[in-house]
Amino acid sequence: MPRRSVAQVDADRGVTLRAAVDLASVIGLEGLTVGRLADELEMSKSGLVGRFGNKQNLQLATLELAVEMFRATVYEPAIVEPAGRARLVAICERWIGYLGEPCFPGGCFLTSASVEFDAREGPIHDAVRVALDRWQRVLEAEIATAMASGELAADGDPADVAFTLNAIAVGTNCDYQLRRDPRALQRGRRAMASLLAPA
Amino acid sequence: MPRRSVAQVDADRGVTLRAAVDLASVIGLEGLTVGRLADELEMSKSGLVGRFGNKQNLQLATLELAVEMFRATVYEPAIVEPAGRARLVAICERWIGYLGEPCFPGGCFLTSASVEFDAREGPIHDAVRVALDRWQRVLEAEIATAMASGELAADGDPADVAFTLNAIAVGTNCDYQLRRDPRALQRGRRAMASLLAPA
DNA sequence: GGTCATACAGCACGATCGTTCGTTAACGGC
DNA sequence: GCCGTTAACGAACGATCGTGCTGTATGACC
Repeated sequence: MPRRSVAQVDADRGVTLRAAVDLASVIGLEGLTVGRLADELEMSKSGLVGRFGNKQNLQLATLELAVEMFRATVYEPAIVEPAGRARLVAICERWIGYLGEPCFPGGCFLTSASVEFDAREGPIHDAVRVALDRWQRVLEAEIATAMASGELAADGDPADVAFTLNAIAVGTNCDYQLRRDPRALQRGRRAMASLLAPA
Repeated sequence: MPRRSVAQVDADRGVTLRAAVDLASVIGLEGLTVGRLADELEMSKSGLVGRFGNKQNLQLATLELAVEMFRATVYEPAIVEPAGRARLVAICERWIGYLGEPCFPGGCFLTSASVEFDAREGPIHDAVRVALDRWQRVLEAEIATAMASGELAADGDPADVAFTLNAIAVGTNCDYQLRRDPRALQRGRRAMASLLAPA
């Protein structure tokens, strides 16, 4: 029996969280303040907080949306490719594209949140870790598949390759965000490609 | 005509900035507050700010110290090695060691500051960029020397190798800080080693 | 059409933010 | 020993922080 339909409330929540993601990607998930976001949305602080209970829940929901946006942008379109190297290459293409034109104004949200909360403890740190662990496992599984079918020149532990792949992405994000030089994207793409060179 | 000798004032400043670096490495350079740092140092807010003029100058001085600590830990001890691959290997050894046991409780300060300020503009962003540009040039120069004397299996643009080297370091930092798993350090070390494989 | 549930605004709370002020105390130069 | 300089303090400023509480208005349900 809400004042608005369930669909409308969900839509409002979505708009709210999109604004929260955009804001937090620039000033950080901790720098995100209730007052500023409420201003941005032209609503009152209490009305905004009422949607989530408290600030931490807002932060967690913001993080959740950012994770979903990453998944939908990078991973989702790549699963049409067959598992293994082809899918890996598609993921990396998407990944670099995402880094060059992120869904957020402030660069990869996950990277920012990871660095921001790596030295603190609490629910947000845990949520970041869970999300990144999941992503790491996805990469590992694809790499393992590609290795098993002999598609990769590289051998050894799939976790090693996943680690390096992720490092290249994080490094590319940092470099590109700081210098806004598209050569960072080219270098990231090349580094990923040489890591995934066919057998 | 200060109340204390110049040496004493410098020492105080050093103690202050060490505490600032430690604090900021955990809660971020922007999350660093005058009140909290003053509490940590058991002095008044006004006394603390008086040493630097305002908060931004304190942040800049904190960043400067962190950069100097990185330089002294990673680069300085490596220059006893001859320029080229030997020095590069020494730098990377030091670099991974620094990432595993940073001078700061919150992981690599430069990486944190870079991510924190990459989407904002202002003096701090600029200072971070200057510091990282300088480091990138140091790496490039060493790589170019090593390539010129045929010490590296890799060929191509030294800037590409410097980029990847830095990406591995940043990625290692993120992974290790988030998961506290020493395997991240091993993987980082191996990835750097394969990048710098001898000819 | 009356009743209920609820999303939101408005306001106030205590805390903390960065900054500024006047005062105090300690030091070097005369 | 006096004077000028200066670092540090305590207090206060307005602003903003996150969080409660209350009133109100609106849509859903009977």
